[in-house]
Amino acid sequence: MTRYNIRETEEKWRRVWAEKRCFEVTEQGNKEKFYVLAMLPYPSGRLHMGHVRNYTLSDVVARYRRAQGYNVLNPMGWDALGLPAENAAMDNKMHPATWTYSNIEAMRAQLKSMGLAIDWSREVTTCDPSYYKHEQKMFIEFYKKGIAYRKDSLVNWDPVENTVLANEQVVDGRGWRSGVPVERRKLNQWFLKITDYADELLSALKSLDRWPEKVRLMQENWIGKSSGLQFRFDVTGSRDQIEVFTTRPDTLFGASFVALAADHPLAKKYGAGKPGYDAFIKQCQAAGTSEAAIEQAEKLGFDTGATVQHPFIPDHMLPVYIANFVLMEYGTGALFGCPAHDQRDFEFATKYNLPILPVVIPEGADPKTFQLKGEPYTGPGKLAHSGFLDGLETETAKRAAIRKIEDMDKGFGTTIWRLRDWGVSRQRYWGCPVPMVHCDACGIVPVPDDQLPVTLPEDVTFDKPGNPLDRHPTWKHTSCPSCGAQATRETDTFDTFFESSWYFLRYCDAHNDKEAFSAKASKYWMAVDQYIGGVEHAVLHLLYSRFFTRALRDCGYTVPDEPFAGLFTQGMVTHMSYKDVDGKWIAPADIQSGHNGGMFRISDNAPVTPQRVEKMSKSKKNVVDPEDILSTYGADAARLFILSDTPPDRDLEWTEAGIEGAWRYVNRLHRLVTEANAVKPSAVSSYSAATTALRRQAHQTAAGVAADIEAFHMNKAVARIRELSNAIGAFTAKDDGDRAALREAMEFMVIGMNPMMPHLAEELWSLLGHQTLLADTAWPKADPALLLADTVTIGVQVNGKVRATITLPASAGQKETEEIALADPHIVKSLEGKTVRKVIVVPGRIVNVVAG
RNA sequence: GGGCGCGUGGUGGAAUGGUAGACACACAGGACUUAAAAUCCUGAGGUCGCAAGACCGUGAGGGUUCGAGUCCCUCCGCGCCCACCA
Repeated sequence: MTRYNIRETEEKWRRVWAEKRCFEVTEQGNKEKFYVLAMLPYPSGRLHMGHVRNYTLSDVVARYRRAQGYNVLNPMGWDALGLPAENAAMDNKMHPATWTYSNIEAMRAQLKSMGLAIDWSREVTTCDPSYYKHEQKMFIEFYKKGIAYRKDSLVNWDPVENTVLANEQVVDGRGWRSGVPVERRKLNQWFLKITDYADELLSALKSLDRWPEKVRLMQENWIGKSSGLQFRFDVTGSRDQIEVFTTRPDTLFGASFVALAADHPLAKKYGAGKPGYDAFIKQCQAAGTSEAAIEQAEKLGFDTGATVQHPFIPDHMLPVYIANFVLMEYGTGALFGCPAHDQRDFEFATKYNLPILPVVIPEGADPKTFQLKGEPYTGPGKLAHSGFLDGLETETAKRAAIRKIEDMDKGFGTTIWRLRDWGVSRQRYWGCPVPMVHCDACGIVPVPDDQLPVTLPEDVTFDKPGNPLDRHPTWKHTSCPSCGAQATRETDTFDTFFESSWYFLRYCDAHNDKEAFSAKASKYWMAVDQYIGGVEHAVLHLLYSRFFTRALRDCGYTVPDEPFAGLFTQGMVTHMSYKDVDGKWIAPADIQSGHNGGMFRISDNAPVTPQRVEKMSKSKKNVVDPEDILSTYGADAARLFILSDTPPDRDLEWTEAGIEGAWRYVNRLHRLVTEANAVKPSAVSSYSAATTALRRQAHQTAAGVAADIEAFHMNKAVARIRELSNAIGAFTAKDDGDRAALREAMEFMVIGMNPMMPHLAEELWSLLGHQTLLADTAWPKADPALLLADTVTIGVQVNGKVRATITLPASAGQKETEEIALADPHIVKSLEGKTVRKVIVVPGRIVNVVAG
């Protein structure tokens, strides 16, 4: 028995593909393009299984589309700027650049061992000045266009990372990386006006019909559009006004209080000095934002004693509270409460004994007698006790109330957004320098084109906290590009999401030194036809990129509105975690199973117990190193296992048994082809029934695998290949016709498995005697006649229960099917003593005999 | 609290409203072997039965239908996202 030498064979074909530059592409106007993109990796040092899954999926798509005749762009690069490099520099006394570039070397080698059909000539590294100089230019263009601006603002300050975080990077009040509670600080920062694009970013989501519904919903919620009324209350006995926003202007007549955020300017004015004020404010600021904290937090208020005038009811005054549930960041930082129709206001009013007046009456209820049943009514209805709004439906009443307020010149109908502008300033070294100069005389001056890029200084130290750029002895000192006077460089660097917001455009024209990318290249390759990555980027990266592309468009770049026409989000890779008797986590690689099924530590045979299947993480030690897998089992087995069982959008549990099973199958396929007696026969005119069945299956497999891959049902595609290989294994060739069919079936199988197991497929293709590369071979065209079965086996039911199966010609019609079904002995027996009332016949599908 | 999704054998999972459990993993039995590994063959949703077969079966309950894992309603459980959002 010949053994398949995985290592040598896989390396051989990778070498051939590289030497022949199989996957390097150029723009070819006469050929339809297909842009496959996997989210670019951060060069942390080693590939993890999530990467392997991601790039396996993108490679399946790339190789498949290539076989379908597309000009496929499948690029790779490195998201190389960011905090881990700087932290590593501090830990290891190593320059971030050294750390980053050596990581890229290591990871590139690992990636290459996966046998990916990537155009490596377009490799992009974002920390290279030849990359970031273009984004510095973009930023200056944004600035001139008013898309980039500077403002003082309260920012989320991460005290561990010593930098600002965007709202999107704060999770449950904690830094997304450091996990420590963020502080509020006022800083002068660079922002991008993503809010100007809120409406477009929201409405265009509808056009993204090849995006997961889930991701579109998440973005919709994140953008958070609310329409309503913004208006001013007059404070009694003062010229102050309190501006509030509401989505329920229809309930204004049910208002019983006004509430201010603790950090609202008027809160201090009306509350300061009153007993209990200081303590109350302190309590508000201490409140957590975690799930548990929100769940338990009581609605608390502080009565300022001030009152406001109701806009519609003369001499009706509402008390002004400071309340812990009002957010300064949302709306106007103040609201009016209508307890009868809002859960939160209801709780507040109950606690402080404020009036609860229902003004929206549900359909069918009598306005005179309607009473709340211990909870607010939030549904639609007709207005009551509401003056000029009485009798109107909720939606009509909203419009009427807005019109009235607008007539009174006290406010206006408006839309507010949850989305905030994107703060892009970071006070760290290993990022792209913001290309701006601060001049005492001229203010903020962009660095002129001919002085770009502004590069990072190399001689920096990380021994002290804070921004190394700021304390560098000379770097920030420069002259003003405008007046020539002494000036200071901006020492902030960009948020690293800046780089990943346009890298897909750079791939289109990676070596262009003059511009970020040419209009021609962008026009040909964009948009990305299939983007693949983790769902964790559903709002951050994917929203920023959609915005960034539009901002570039508005600065005159040739780009489509939407950068990613198709998106697929893959699930996580999980693994069982294990603990020893002392409760310490034990890595799977250090565990062996005992004879009785128990698990033991290899080093000392101490028993270990499985915990749970969870995301691979260093802390739980349940990680499997792809490099070990790739060198032990080969790339094809690893790819096959990842694709074979679990649908790509679900979490994949990595198991030893699974990868070994995949490895055995790779070997079996090799044996199947090398041991088969398949020679290229002379002309064949007719086939036996068994042989036709094999041919039929081969053609159906070619068509079915294609359909499955296009639908991202990779597990089903693999199952089809296995079915065909099982059929080939069971087939005995008796004559030349059989051998011809067998060979055809094997070729179809090899082409079909190529996207999943490219090395083995290429080897088998060569073993079948081909001089040309499988990588350059077209997907087989299935014979339509063979796709249709000549016979079908269908179930015959009696009263909905299957009592028999019958096999009949596929062409059998209604009448013939019914006759065969009713003649079946099982059916005859089942119908004994019964009267047939009705026979449902769906030819080729089912027969159901209704009898009683 | 709001939104979305998912519940199918021991396990991963298949199934345009039409034979539930494809294809695998794990398991059991057998062949080969001195033995093991590898490989090959066979079996298998559950209950009863030597078998033929019968009955039950897709989280629970109801409904629509000739026919429901699939559609509708109620409930339970799990997962993800958002969240004192006015």
